[in-house]
Amino acid sequence: MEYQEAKEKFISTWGSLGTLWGINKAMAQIQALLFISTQPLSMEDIMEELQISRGNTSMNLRQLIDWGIVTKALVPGERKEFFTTEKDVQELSRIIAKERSRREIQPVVKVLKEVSSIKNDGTEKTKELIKQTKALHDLAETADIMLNKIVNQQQNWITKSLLKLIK
Amino acid sequence: MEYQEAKEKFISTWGSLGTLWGINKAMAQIQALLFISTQPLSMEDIMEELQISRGNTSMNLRQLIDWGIVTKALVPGERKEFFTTEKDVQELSRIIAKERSRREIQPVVKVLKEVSSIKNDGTEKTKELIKQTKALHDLAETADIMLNKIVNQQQNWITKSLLKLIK
DNA sequence: ACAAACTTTCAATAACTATTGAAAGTTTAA
DNA sequence: TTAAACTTTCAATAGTTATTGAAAGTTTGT
Repeated sequence: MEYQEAKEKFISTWGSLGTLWGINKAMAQIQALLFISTQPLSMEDIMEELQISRGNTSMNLRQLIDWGIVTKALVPGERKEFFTTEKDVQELSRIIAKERSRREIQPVVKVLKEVSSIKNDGTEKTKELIKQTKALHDLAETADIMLNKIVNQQQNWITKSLLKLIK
Repeated sequence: MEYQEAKEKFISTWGSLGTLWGINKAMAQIQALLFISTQPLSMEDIMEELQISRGNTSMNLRQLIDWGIVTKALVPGERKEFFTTEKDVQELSRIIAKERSRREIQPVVKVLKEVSSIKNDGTEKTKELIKQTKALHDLAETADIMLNKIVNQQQNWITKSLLKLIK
C-alpha cells in the first residue's frame, strides 16, 4: 500500500468511526488529516484535501477547537489562519474521554440518581424500578470514575501494573 | 416524583442516550422498559406502552435478541410471545462492552494496523503517517483489552483493589 | 477610510436513518 | 385443512442531521 492510499484509508475510516460515536464525519476527518500532517494546514488546504465546503470546514474546525483538540497556528508572513491538532495520543485520549464522559455518562448518571430516589410506595413495580435503576447508577458511576482515572493517569504505576496483570 | 413519571423519565433518557452511541431510540427504550418490568411483556404491551408501531417493535426486538440482551419467554397458556431482558447489570455491561468493542474498536484497530504497516519510503510525510497511526493503534488496542478484561472480571480481586486505589 | 483577504453564519437542500402500516408469512388449535 | 392469532418484512414516508454556498461579518495592510 502506497502513501496516498494509506492516507485516504486512514482518513475515511476515522471519519466513519466518528459517526458511530456521535461525532460527525467531517469533524473526524479534519482531525485525522491534521493528525498525520507534518505542518499546519489552512482552511483552503483542508477543503481541497477533503473536498468539503468552506462553511462545513469552518463550523467543524470551530467544534474541534471548542473540544480543545485543534488549535490555531500562526504562520509568519501568512494572513490566513492555520490549524494543528494535538499530536500526542495520550493527551488526545484524555480529551476525548473527558468529552465522552461529559456527554454520554454524566447525563445518565444524573437521571438514574433522580429516578432511583423516588419514594418507595412498597409496590412490586416501584421496588423493581428502584432496584434496577440503582444498579445501573452504580455501574455508570464506576465506569465514569474508571474512564477518567485511567485516562488521566495512564502512565503511572497503577495502570502499568494493571496492564501487566491483565494482558 | 411518582412511579409513572420516574418510569417515563428513565425510558426516555435511556432512549436518547442510546441514540448518542449508535443504538436507535426504539431499541434502547424497549430494553429500558423490559429492564424495569416485573414480568415478561408481549409485543402488544410494548407497542402500547411506548406508542410505537408493530413493525418497529418487531425489528428492534429482533436486534436486541441478536445482541443477546433480550430473550423470548414462554408464558404458559399464552399463544403469543413474551420478552425479558437480562436483568443483571454486570452481565448486561459485559454484553454491551463486547458489542461496542466489536463494532467500534476492532474495525479501527484493523485499519490502523494496515495503514501503519505501509512501506517506509523515508519521506517526512510517510514517517509521520506511520508514527501517528502506530501510536493510535497501540492506544486502541490497549483500550480494547482493558474494556474487555475489566468488564469480564469485574468482581475479581484485581478490579476490587484497583477501585480502592483510584476512588 | 478603503478594499482585499479572509472567516463566519445560516437558510436552503441533500443525505441519511427511523418509523409506519399493510401485505405476506408462520404457527397453532380445532 | 382451515382460519384465527400472531409475527415478520419491506416499500413508502417522516424525521433528523449534515452540507452547501452565498451573503454578511471581520481583520489587515496601505
